[in-house]
Amino acid sequence: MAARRGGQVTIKDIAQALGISHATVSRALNDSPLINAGTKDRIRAKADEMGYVPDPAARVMRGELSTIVGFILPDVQNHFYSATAKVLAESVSAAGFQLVLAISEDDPERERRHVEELRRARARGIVITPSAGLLPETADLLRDMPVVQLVRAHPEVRADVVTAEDAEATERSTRHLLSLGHRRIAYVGGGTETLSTGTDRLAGFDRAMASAPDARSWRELVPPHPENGHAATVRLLSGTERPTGIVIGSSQLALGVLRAIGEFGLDVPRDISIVSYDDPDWHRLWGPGISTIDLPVREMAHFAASRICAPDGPDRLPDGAVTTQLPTGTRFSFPVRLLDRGTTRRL
Amino acid sequence: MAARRGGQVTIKDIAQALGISHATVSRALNDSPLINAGTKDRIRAKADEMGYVPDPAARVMRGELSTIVGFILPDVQNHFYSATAKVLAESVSAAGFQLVLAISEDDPERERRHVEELRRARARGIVITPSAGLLPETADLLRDMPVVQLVRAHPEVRADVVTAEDAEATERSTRHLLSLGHRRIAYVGGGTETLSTGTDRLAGFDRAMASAPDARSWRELVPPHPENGHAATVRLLSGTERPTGIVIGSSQLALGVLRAIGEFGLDVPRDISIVSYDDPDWHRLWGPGISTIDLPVREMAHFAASRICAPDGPDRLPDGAVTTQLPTGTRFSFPVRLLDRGTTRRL
DNA sequence: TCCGCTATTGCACACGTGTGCAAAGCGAGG
DNA sequence: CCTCGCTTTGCACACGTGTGCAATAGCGGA
Repeated sequence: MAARRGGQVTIKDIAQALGISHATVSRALNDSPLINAGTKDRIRAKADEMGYVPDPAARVMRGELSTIVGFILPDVQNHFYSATAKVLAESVSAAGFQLVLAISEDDPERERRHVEELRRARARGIVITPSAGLLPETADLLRDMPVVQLVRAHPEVRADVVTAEDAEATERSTRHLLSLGHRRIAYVGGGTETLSTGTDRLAGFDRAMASAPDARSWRELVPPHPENGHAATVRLLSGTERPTGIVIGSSQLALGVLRAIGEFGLDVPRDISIVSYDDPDWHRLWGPGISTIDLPVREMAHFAASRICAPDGPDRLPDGAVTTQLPTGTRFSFPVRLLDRGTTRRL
Repeated sequence: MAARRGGQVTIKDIAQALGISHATVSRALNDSPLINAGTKDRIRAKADEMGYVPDPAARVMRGELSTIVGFILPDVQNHFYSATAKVLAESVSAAGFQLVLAISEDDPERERRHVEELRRARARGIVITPSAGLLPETADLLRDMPVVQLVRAHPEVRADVVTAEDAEATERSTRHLLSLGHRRIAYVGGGTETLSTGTDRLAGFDRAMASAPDARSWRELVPPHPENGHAATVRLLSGTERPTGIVIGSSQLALGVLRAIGEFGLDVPRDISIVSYDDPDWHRLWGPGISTIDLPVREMAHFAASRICAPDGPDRLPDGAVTTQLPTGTRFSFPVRLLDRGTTRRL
């Protein structure tokens, strides 16, 4: 009854109520074999009755990891990340932990600060989508804590990677356009060389285009923001020869691409076919819907969370997932689906 | 050099390096008047040199508030909340704290658990968008911690409210449609009676409609999800008499509304004018853009954050903001703008 | 009855920080 | 020289939890 810490009951309160030492209570609650079974039951009953919950801060002081899990991401506005954040928050919360939202905006300095603070708070783990310019010091800080890289993989970070079959995704999109008779195809997406997303998605596009020597290709490598998609598309459509199909590397870019196409008085899919990436709600608004690559966001996020929150649990990988051993860790690659809706057309 | 806690330097390390007691170091770093100025400087210099940073867990143990700030929200996918989360995370981080993302999905039980856990972690404060069914126990738990209600206000929660001029917003949208000659206007939005968003937005619509006795009105009160917007619009368009204008209470609903209108073979704005709420990126994609109510999301979120992170700082309210004294706290209401783009048409 | 062994419990400390109280140093006034 | 007062520092504890070690009790065997 006489609780202090903001109304919270401590093991000392339980000990006092039972006339025993707090050490015995601690051991009983941690199921130590040293404690008599009867005593154990009595203590547990009392603890339940008094509504005891251990103080996380005290646990941390003892050297345990805290109950927070960090999620370092470039941008919550991006559909993929907000969808991921949702599932992560859910999974992490179900495990009794809390998710800290740390936005880097792809700024290495900010990213470093977030990692430092999470480390200082003795975070249980970090799910990070590393920035292209990730600092060497940041990689060092990450070295001795549980880390999962999400979507992107940075070569200097020694940690497992959870990602989608990026290369196969864009290859499939591109081959689909080729099979529909398109021979002038552009790629609009991230192309940063240090990050896997950019390189892989571009590689998939290139691989598909290499199979069609008679086809012409364009590459617009820009960071994922609607304005960049707009500008890239304006460049593409201002040329003498225009692409008839566009493979897009991020739904953020798709917004700008579509707006630019509209501004040129062109129609999708009559004049131009497009295939987007990821599947935000608005994709289904656009007439019969926007053809896109569907990522298993839920599965990926859930998997990443379980690697942090329940590292000893079984790894539930979906069918078709590919695991690769990299020098820096294991890479878990999740299968993607091509959703062919209303924005592709046979030429 | 001989640091223990995960490579972190403690005041004891500094004390040992200087041959003094850790108490003196503690006092010096906290600028206690008890410490000699010269000693203070020497200690501070050494602390900087050794890269000392206080351990948050130890501070919490002493009874201080932790460095985490909670954000309890129904859904991160919703544009308004992801935009808010972005600014909150930014502001909170700038103050040296961390933002915990706690998703309630408007489930009172989940909401209670989040509040309990944040309380146990001795969170510095909570920004909450309360659910309609918020439990009385949850209100009790919130009583003795710094809380700001965002957007919605729950009558049982005793805390300040940061919101938009919801009533004026829908009133303005509706009057705009009326001024364009519309006389059959529907409202599609949340209508839950315990929450301010629902009641206020609906009240604004009603107030405007009351000024035009010759006009007919419909009300579809549904929770903010695309599917609900779709279903509501199907109901509206299936009647013998159809509305020519729709005032929408959430951009989530707008997605469904637009899809349904398309399915009925109708055109916006030729057959139906609509005004949405909030302004996600995709609003600008739809042809000339979707007419909508623009909320000062950044300002609102920043204001809410500063009330938690810097309670003694000056309150920077924008021009046109209204502060009202409620029995449960102060209500800060932010002005909105009507962005008339391409989805309204004169009849 | 005494010894040795086991089962069970308590004492005391550690973790890092902050603070009440005592103590030590020093100068000034009587 | 003694004492009072002020400045400055250190000792020791608290916060809540967990654990090494000592201590106690119980029990069987000789």
